[in-house]
Amino acid sequence: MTACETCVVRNRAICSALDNHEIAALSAIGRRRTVAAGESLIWEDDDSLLVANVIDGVLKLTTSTEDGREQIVGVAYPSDFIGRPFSQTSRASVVALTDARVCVFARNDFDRFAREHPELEHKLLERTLAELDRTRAWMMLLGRKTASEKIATFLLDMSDRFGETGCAPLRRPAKRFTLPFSRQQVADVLGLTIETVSRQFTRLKQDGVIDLPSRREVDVLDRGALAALAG
Amino acid sequence: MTACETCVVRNRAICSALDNHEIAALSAIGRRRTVAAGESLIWEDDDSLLVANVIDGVLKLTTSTEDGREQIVGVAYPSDFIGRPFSQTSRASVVALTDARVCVFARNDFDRFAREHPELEHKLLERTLAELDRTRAWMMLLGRKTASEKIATFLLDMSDRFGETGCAPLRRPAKRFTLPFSRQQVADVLGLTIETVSRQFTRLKQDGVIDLPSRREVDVLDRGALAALAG
DNA sequence: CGGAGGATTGAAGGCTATCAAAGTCCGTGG
DNA sequence: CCACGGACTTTGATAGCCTTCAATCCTCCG
Repeated sequence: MTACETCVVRNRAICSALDNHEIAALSAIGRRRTVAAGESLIWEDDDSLLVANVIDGVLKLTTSTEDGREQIVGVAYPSDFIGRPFSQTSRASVVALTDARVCVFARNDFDRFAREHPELEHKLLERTLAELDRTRAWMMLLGRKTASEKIATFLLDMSDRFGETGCAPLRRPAKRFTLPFSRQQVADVLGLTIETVSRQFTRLKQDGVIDLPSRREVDVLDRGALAALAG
Repeated sequence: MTACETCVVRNRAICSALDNHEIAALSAIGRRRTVAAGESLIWEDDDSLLVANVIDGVLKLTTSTEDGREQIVGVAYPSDFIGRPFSQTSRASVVALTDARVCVFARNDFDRFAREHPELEHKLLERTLAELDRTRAWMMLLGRKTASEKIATFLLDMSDRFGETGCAPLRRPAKRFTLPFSRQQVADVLGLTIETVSRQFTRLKQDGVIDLPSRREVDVLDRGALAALAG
């Protein structure tokens, strides 16, 4: 019996393209591992050796300049696929934001397996296209939105992300949620400084749009106001 | 005989995954058309009805806010694939920057054909992954670079893009090239205003890093300086 | 030659970054 | 239980980069 049979993301990750026989074969070339919060799984510009499915936890994808400026270019949640298949190098680092569990594969093995299983490649294609859509929407935010618009858009995005309690069509935005990000990481997502993020948060709190029960928790009091601010 | 047999991008576009028999079948569901400079091919948030291969010309992919701010989120050159397969809606507009020729397909037809031809889907996957890499690198630029770093990075990118005279491994950056963008469009690519773009261009010219023979032409005089400025 | 759109240049202001300091939270150890 | 230390966050003051607003200039065509 493989670990896949009881895997919580079995039906949401790209694995859902495979039947039980195929998934046993995939399972044979992968293994589970844990990644502690703060630990790196993939390094920017290094050889692309690993790809993985996220089982549990949240990870950030980042790129950095030589002088240490960082931009978070993506965030991976359970059932997301990470790593760069079909390429010698990865152009983003992957670091766990929380303790995480992932299902890792040697890239070479995965590439070979994927090419032999078109349904898997199709799922991967759909995921990659959707990620590209999200990324492009984020480019608009980074290039053209003000700090307050960025924060509002970010909070709505988080609210939607963590509201996925039921099935997709019944998905409701979360009124209250816990950020997997520190203030600095929020800044790195939005292309701002930590001070600007902090100031925007306190302003929204003062205006009664949100409440901040603790450093990582956000309570959306006035979703309409957020939507209006999001630009 | 199909138009594909003499197509200049036959061996570079995703069509290269198909043999002559298959390409005849693909050709049967597509047709060629021209797009005049400034003309739209796909509208943001509209039904995703079309996908296409670019045969000739340059097109921009853009997203806009309600109040009219625009961000160019991608640029399509000959052999590139445009449009959003496997989705009801497209989240970016596609507008021709120059007169262009494209090979268009009804999205439904293309989707069906792609699912029946795994090699085609594989090519599309590789392209989409590469585009995602480029897009993420651009997020770093939008979020964390200064105006002069943005301009320098942009010019290097253009220089590399238009230096593709020979085969891939022998590709050399172009010393001189013609921009397919107006100053406003450069601004929309970089998340700046037209005035800032203009000022940065003249500064680089004054510093002897580039020359500007005409509005659309750039001559790179000191590539090392550009690279140093690019951050 | 004249007009129109695009580009450049100038002046001023605002938004966000930077620098600096105080405050808060939380785990550790006394 | 409380004191302490360190990391993270908030707040304040200032500076500067880029935008905004405005005017002029260029260049291409009719």
